[in-house]
Amino acid sequence: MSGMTSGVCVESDLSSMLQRSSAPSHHHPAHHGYGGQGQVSGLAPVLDYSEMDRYRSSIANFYKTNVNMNVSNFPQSAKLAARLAAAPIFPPTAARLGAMATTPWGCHDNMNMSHPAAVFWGRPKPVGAATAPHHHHHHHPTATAGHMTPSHPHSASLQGGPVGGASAEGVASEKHGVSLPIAQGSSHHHSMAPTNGNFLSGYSSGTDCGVINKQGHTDMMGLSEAGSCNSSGMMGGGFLGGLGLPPGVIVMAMGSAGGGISDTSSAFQMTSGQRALTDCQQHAGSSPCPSSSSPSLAGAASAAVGGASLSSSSSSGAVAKRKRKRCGVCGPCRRLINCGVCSSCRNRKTGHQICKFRKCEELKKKPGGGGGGGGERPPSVPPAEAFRWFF
DNA sequence: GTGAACGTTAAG
DNA sequence: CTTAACGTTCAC
Repeated sequence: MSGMTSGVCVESDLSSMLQRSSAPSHHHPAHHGYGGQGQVSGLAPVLDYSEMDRYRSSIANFYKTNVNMNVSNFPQSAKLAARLAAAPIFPPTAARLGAMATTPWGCHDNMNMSHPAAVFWGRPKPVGAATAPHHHHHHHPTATAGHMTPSHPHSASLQGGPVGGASAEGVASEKHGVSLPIAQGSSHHHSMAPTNGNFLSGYSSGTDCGVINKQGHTDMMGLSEAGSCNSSGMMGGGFLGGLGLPPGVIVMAMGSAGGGISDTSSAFQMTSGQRALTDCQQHAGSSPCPSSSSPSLAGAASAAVGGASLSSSSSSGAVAKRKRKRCGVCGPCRRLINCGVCSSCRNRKTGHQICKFRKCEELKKKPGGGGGGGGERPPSVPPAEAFRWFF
């Protein structure tokens, strides 16, 4: 496996490309090349297709031999994946969303461990994105992983195959008649687009950009921090770097001038299991959010700003003991998957604590102090940026 | 001061 | 009832 990962987890030059591709895309990316609005031609000089073939075969082999570990070793991944398939995602951003998948362990050999963590992909809005016509023009002959539609049979296997964690997604997605956005863009160029986080790197890329936490793991999921580790801004480094895509794999944000964080964060707008409210706060702009009382930006903003709890539950400090909730907008909150390796994850049964990397920044503070009564926005999230997530 | 364990709350 | 996770306590 390590050999495999070493081969797969190669830091590509995509970040720079993606940086450019993140430019406003507006529409019909297929026509412009998913690489980013006319980037197709630009890819040639950057990507060595012979090399890509090499990786492709390697990856194919990888999937043959490893996909089945997705479910068995990543129970939560299947769970999350299933949930993701059924869960709403920001419509606007989802539609624009290219692909993203990650794991906290990335290329590390700990892939063989029994991590409860997850691998998942964002998916496009069932109605909007799935039906969007612009995705279905001239697909690349090779698999179009981004489309889990019947018309793209290869997608399933490429995303993890009929077995494994991805299968859950595949099944779910098919069941729901939606397509996963995995590398929607990249799929147009490369068959290995399926960005199965299991082999997508974290560690290797982390050397380039990932934030190494004190446990020595690459903080691939630190969305808010992504920008900081990214030489090319937005998702190029923090996100893609974290993904550590094999060369030739193009993960792109399908346009959006909002770019980077808004897209990426949206893609990860899935959190722990069944916390609908919390999730909805994060999804705030997402229409399908069940029982969401904050369908609009205002609601979302208030949830985020108000800390979604204290102030609303009681007018005064009478109920000071009320449990605080995650802000839903800070980096950790926006993180979707448990790292599976931190103490909280490992001791989930006894610890009753959320993954350390997902612990809300706001909740880390003392309830009384610093934050100004919970009415403040998490420091990790600039107000303006928090807003952008909803567009 | 930090982290683990436990009690408790909240939501599905 | 089950699961997730916040708050508190306690050991180090």
